[in-house]
Amino acid sequence: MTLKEVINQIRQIIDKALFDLEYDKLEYDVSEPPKTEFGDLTTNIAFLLGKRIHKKPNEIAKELVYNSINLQLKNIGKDSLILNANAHVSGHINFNINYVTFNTFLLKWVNQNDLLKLTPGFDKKIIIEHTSVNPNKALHIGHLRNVIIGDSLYRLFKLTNHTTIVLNYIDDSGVQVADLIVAFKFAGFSPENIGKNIKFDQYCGDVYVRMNELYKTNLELIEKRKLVIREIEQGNNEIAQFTHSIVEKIVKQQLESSWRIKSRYDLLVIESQILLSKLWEKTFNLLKAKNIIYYSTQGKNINCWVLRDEHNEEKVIIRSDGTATYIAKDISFAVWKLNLVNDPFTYNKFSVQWDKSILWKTMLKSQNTDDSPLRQSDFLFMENRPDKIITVIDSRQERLQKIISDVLSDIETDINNRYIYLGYETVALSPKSVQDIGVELNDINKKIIHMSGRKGIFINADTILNKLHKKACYEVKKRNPSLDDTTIYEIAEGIAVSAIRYNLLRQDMDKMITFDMEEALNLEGDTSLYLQYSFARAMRILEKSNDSLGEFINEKNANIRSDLLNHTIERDLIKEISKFNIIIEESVNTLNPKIITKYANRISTKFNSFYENLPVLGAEEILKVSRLMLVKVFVNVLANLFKILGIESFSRI
RNA sequence: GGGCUCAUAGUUCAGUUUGGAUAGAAUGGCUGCCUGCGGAGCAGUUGGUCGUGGGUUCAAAUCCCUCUGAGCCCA
Repeated sequence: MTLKEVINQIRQIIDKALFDLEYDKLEYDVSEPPKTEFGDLTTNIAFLLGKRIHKKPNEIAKELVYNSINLQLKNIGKDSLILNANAHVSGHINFNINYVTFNTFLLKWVNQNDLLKLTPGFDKKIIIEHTSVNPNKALHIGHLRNVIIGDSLYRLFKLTNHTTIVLNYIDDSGVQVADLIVAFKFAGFSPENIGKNIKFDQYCGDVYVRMNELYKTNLELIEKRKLVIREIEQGNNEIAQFTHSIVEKIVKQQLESSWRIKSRYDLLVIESQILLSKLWEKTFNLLKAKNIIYYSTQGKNINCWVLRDEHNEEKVIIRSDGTATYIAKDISFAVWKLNLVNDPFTYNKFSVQWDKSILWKTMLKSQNTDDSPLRQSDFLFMENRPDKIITVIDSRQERLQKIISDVLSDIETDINNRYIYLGYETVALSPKSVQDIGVELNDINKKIIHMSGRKGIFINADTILNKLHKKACYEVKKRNPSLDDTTIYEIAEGIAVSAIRYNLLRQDMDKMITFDMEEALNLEGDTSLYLQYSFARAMRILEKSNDSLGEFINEKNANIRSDLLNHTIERDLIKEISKFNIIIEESVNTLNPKIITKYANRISTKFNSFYENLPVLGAEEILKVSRLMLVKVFVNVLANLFKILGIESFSRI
């Protein structure tokens, strides 16, 4: 009885009208008109038919309405979801909703806290990979965009009854980690005694910047880097073990930042173990058997294994010295995710996360011969083939991802539908924000400055969160002087985390974000706080309405009259609320959580208008109870949206 | 040189997938509204040749082509 069902009914009526008047079937649109005066829903059928049979649209509209649609509506009677239809002179056919019937969906939703249970039929296995930050530095604001997109998709799929597994790829054998290890082992930097006021991952990020300065003057260190990379790839030596301990320490701190913004994972995939696991050899054989790669016997890539990209250019997979390139590593990883080869890993517990779930990490089978109770049986990564694998990475990786999915589709045909690269544009900094972090600008006229871990141009995730937190603390205390410090602290943290999540999620993924600190600290207008504030207002009404409300509001209560909610403002709010399942489905189908932020803002705006203009507690008894029901449904819907967006709800804020 | 993305109000952005009615928000500026269910709010006002030029169409911010500007990837 939601808007979706109204649309379905309109489609049935139009289909029947086409049949009655002996027109062929065709695809048409049923959507909301731009102005409320045109009605609740509209269709473009007359234009499309007009084009096909060369007749004026408004004549066709009239014909459809007068010769079929009106007759059908009359037959359906007063229980119809549609009140009337009319042919506009423009050619649009507009429909009005019968709100007396329509509003009764509120009675069903009022006691349904988990509305997402009403979106069944999605029972698929989804793997989502996100974060995957080099473990040599702290998370910065650009990484957060990745984490938040990935985590919101996880929440969306999880809450709509999918089986989900979230991966975080730890590149512990790349150049960036090697740089850090060179710094500690050969350039005199110490991993100990770093001082109390700095997190270890942030400290390492600084060391990395200084290390890159040193390379410019000390060429010997570059040789050391080659040595370190070799040692890490071979494993089982002092440098590899040292690297392992440093990486683990940094990953734990990166995870703390992720957890702070209420993100979580199921499995850490460790790159060095992919290398040691022989997974690449299996993949290599698979590629050879399918003739996807070949051995180059001439030209600049002589003695290399190569493949051809979409421009028929050679890409080196195995160098002439026998080492694998990063493309090889990525293909192996993809092949493993797709379950195309036997799983070489077992899984150990890494830690328990804020939501009490276990975070696992890959282990080589040979490393895990003991009878530890943490063995693989608890984590069944490979039990079923995934229906979708979503990799969240920034758009600079697009070309590489294209090559990988081309290779994959050469292995199996339908893979492009299952292996999805979800690209997003990067986060850059405004010149002012760069000046604030104390970096000299070479070009004053640049409007944006790209972040660079190497050059030290970045704003750490925790820095922005701490600033937001501090501001929120002050404001909450000002408004709620009676609250104790612990509660204020928690609310402020909830405001800060939600603000950053909402801020990074609301913009289109293929648009670059220019991060500005001042703008990010703004908590007015289209922000998460607006939603949280609306939620708190609604909660206060429910609290004040008295305790018997729970039994007061139920479907059989004759004192509730949803048809009394007939003010324009109420209808507007109700109609918006009723789009809930349409929005969720669209978001799932398009892998686009942004839609949910827009929707949350729209229903909150409509609720606030309702709140300011129509009294609830001050209304006469029957109307009061009916409006209370509407408030309760609004709270239910918004709470569900919060769960997907990772926004915290408070009844006081 | 080859490829990809973006360009809408002073500013930050929706709307482009699937063409449809007077192009929407937020923010800034200006003006109202707290003895009332929380003013982090509500109501109003100001502000746009939808980057340029062409094409398709009854109809283009939306589809196609050209050019310009910003950014990215590859060589």
